[in-house]
Amino acid sequence: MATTGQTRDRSRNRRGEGQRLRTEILAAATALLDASGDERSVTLRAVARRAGITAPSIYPHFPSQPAILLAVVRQAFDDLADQLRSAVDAAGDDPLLRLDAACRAYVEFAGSHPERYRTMFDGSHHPVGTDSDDLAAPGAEAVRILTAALTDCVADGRSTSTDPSADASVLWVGLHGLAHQRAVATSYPWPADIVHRIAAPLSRLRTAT
Amino acid sequence: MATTGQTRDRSRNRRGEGQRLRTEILAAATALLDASGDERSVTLRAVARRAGITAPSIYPHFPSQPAILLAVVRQAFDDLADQLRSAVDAAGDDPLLRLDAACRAYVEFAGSHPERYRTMFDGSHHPVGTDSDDLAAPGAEAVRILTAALTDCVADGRSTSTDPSADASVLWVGLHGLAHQRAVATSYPWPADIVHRIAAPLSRLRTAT
DNA sequence: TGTACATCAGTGAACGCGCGTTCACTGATGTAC
DNA sequence: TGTACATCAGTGAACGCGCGTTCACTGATGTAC
Repeated sequence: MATTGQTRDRSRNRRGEGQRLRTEILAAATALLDASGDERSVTLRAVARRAGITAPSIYPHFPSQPAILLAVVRQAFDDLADQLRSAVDAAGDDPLLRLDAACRAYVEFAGSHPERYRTMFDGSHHPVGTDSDDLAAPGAEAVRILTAALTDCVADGRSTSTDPSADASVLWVGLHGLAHQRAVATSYPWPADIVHRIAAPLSRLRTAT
Repeated sequence: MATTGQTRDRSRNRRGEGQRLRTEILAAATALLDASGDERSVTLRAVARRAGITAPSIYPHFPSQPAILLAVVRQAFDDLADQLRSAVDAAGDDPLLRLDAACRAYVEFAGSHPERYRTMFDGSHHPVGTDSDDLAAPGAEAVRILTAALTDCVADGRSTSTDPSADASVLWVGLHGLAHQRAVATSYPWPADIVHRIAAPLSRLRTAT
């Protein structure tokens, strides 16, 4: 598989459907990032080659090269939040299981998309946003989900936390440490219960070991 | 301050002292990384400009451009280990204080040299080593220091850990999460006792809150 | 139904740039005699 | 002590490359009449 190769012969979109190309460009950029393992190879020209178009065709959809990577990162943050929500919802009613599911899903996201995770959190792609909503970190949604799950554990008497909001941030720090290291060194032989080993003490679970 | 500017007029080294230039190149590369906040600006030509030499003069000292960054990272790992050892030694005899000093020093290293820390752990600069010593992660020395400090805490009855070696790895994961996030978002308003909040539960301290 | 035309998706050639690396060289300095 | 010479630190010009971005364009397709 040539990493720079053109994926397929496209036929041009029909009139009015030009916006489809934006999606294809984003998919090409994401695929390139995942495949190359290096943000530097996501050049405007490489993305165009991957998407099967010429370089200037990108400009109606993205104002510049960094804007492409920024859009990839934004979408990855949305995907991460979606996966956390799905995992929590699928875990049933037990607050402990819901929290555990969120933690596992977080780390698994990084394991499944290591290059994306690295790029999300490498600090070069924070939205340059003009409004104050951007004061919140881009990963804030994940922390919000963890906070909700931990709060439920406290209400259920499963966690001794007296400040679930602060403790959820601390829990996130621990998960991020593991997730990032997993994204960087994908073959490191962690013990099977590593997520629990980190999450249990940081969540102040009564059952913790 | 122009980030690309030449630092000073050098006078050439005397015969037999050509090796000094290697140190200057390394210092220039490190300064460039710290100042630019972006590994990408540490180009061979930029390093040469910063060091006040011409680009080809680098080749007697480094075989290629990536080799420069690799050397920067190696040195940074050595510096990190040195700072941890100094902090532990300066903390006195109380095992708890020694462990606390190691944890704080770790996070402070990342706070003081955020770009270096990011680059050390971004996964692109792992030594390509040919011998099996490199099976150990480059940050292994830091984990070793934490393990020793935690083991002493256990011996002193301050930690309930039954597997200090495994728990030190988990502790490192937590510290790394915080350190990395600090390196990425240097202005995030963490609470003052954030290191303790992470380190205490992961170290299984008896006095933990 | 037929046709002229505006619109739209995308092309192809070109630009200037900084990069990593190569090569042949220069000129100061220490050393052998 | 003087001088020829080897060695060494570093230079300067040049190369080919891929990059981001610009510009004028083409040709298919839908729409107005």
